[in-house]
Amino acid sequence: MDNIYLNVLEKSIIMQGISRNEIDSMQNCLRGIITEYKKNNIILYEGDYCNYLAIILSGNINITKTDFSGNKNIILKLTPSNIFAESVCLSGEKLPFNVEAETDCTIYKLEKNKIISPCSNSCLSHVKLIQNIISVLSYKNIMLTKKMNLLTLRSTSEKILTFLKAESIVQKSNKIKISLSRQQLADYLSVDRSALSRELSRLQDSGYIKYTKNEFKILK
Amino acid sequence: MDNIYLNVLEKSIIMQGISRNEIDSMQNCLRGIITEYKKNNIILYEGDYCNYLAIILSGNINITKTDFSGNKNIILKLTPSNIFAESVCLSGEKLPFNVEAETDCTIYKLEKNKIISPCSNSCLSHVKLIQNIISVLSYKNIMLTKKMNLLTLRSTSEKILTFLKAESIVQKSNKIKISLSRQQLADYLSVDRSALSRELSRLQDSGYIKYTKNEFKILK
DNA sequence: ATATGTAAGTTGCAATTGCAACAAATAATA
DNA sequence: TATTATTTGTTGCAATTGCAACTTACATAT
Repeated sequence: MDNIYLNVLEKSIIMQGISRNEIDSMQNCLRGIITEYKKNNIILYEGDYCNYLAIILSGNINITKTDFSGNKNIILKLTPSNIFAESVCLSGEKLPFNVEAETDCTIYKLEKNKIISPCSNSCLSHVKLIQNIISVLSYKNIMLTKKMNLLTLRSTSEKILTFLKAESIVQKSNKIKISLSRQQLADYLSVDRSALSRELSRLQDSGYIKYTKNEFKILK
Repeated sequence: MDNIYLNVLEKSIIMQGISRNEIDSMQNCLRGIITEYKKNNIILYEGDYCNYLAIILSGNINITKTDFSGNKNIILKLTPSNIFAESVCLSGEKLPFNVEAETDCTIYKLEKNKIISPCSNSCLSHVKLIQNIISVLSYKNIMLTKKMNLLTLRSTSEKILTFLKAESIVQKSNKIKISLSRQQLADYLSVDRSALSRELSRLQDSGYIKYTKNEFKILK
């Protein structure tokens, strides 16, 4: 396989701990297919099935979603060595979004069956690949679950307090430093930034929390 | 292994396609451990790490979460042959919830390393187990992603329209039948039931949708 | 048919929220 | 340092929402 492509694959999260040489020789069992797409082409449509996991070799790709009023929203921007369609491919479910080529791009497609079936020569790198995929899927699961815990709450103040409490458990302290900006936190909690600011002030006034910049303290 | 336990394991989602005999003999490579817990004991605490995937052999278990004001909420009720802690175990992340024994119970613990490392005798059922786990994780991922798409929206009407649009894509029609009751739909969209009813009426009045009972039609 | 129970729709009201526009604080740059 | 850009906080306002209480519709049992 092309050296430049190997460089990209090497950086992929599902190739962690697998050497360039191994990636190259794994091609014998994986038989990945390299496909090119032209700028603005739609690679996968919402509702499609997809039997491959994709790794971007070159170019940029957007995960998009068209809402009920027809506006196209970019949910995620992907760059070389990022993967996509992994959950869709491995679960056999339909795509819940579109995948579009923002620029001309090249992707490396790994077929589901080739991934999850052990190769005849039972190569260790293939085992490692599967372990990496399990890591990626389970990690995503935890992140989604954590976010879900917040998003199902009905008020901004509940979201804030729950977020801070969860952070305090992780950081094992009542004093919490967060790495998100206000806008990022608002996006994460899925509320308006100014409404977030307002609720933070209120919670401080009512004595629930105290904060300066990105350092928070839970009081009650 | 105990026959009754094998009956339960056989029904587990991660044992699909693996026979009772195979499950029994897989014990040679999996070396699962059977542990008992007394009613009301806490099996795992939020913030803990956990290096095993668990299958319930007997008894009932609750996934709970204590909110900032100290109220314990039951997020999920689990019964024999259900699994838990799979994402936490396989990702190495901390638990985002508690696990409690609602009744006296018995659980079967499978260590992460034993699961993801191929056994020396490279048994086929072990491969199938890993495939099942990948299915479970990726399926959960898709479900969580779909729900997230809805929960990040800011208004109930947006949630409704987006939900219906997604369903119409899945059901390939503008006429949609849904299997959820109003209360279940409200819970799924994470809004108040009466507020949901109100918005449904409004959307119908404004000519966006039309519905009778659980049959919906998208108009614009 | 009548009674009982459950699910769904309606509505008033207070509280919360998003939005917009602006002010203040902070960071980045010339 | 002065200037500019970015981030954060504040506030008025209209719209949305949750909540509670009640009505209506539908189903099941007596």
